[in-house]
Amino acid sequence: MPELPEVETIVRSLRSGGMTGDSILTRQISSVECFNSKTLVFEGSAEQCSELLRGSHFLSADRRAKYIRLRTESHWILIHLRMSGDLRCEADSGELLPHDRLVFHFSDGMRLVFNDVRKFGRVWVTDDPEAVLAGLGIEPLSEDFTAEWLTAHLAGQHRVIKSILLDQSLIAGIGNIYADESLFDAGIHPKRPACSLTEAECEKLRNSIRKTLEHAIEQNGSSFDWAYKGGHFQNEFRVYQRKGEPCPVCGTPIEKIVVGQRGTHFCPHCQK
DNA sequence: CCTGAAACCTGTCTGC
DNA sequence: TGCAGACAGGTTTCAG
Repeated sequence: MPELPEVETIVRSLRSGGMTGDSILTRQISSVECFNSKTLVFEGSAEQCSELLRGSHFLSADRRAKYIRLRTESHWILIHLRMSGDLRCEADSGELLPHDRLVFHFSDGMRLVFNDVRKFGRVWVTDDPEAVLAGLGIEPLSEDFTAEWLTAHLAGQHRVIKSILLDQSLIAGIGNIYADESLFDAGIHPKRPACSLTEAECEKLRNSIRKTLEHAIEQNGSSFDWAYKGGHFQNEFRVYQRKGEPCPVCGTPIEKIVVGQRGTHFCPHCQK
């Protein structure tokens, strides 16, 4: 599922083209079509949105947490892929695919398509992106995310560490896969109360989170089942979706439990 | 205030 | 084989 590494990979391909399609930068929007009313978040109708953006160009593409940010001369398009969203830039000819929810048509015969099987994804068109992004926590790959920062922010937290890692208002961008993989790498049990982590464990966890995310980005993120194509990190999962398989470190069978309503994989020997 | 659980969705897997 | 039900997952919203 799209988490920080997958979103980063998609943003990079939107920006520079390659692998999954062409660059969207400098292309001019000629119209916008929306096929699912809940997908577009905009003060007005889809037709008004299309009219508003007609003639605008995509000037930049970047990422904040799991959000994709596209800037035009006058507005921001914010996209959250949630569970099953995907984007592709392609020639604006031929049939659309099942589950295509929203299309930006370009004046040069290309199009940017938002596909989303489960309809959880959202596309915001706004002139005030901070209203959507307010409340997001620190970027785990930023310079500010230090061992000291993590130690200080876990201090008063009585919730279990796995839930903390998934809390976007604290650390923004980690999802279920990378929470499990990071905790395994750090040797920390997912149900440990966050405030019980020692300073040394906080530093280890901080390093494991960065290492795991950076490695996943190098692999273009994770792909599995029918969701999200092009990544390779799923071949390097050490605990995620490996219930019953031997721990790559000690050989103990990986266990799966539920923590904060989320499936959670860990090694009962390596993660105390 | 904080925590937990339901709701939102639909394709796929599991069990009877 | 067929079908009902469980499950997955990120976030918001509601309940306790």
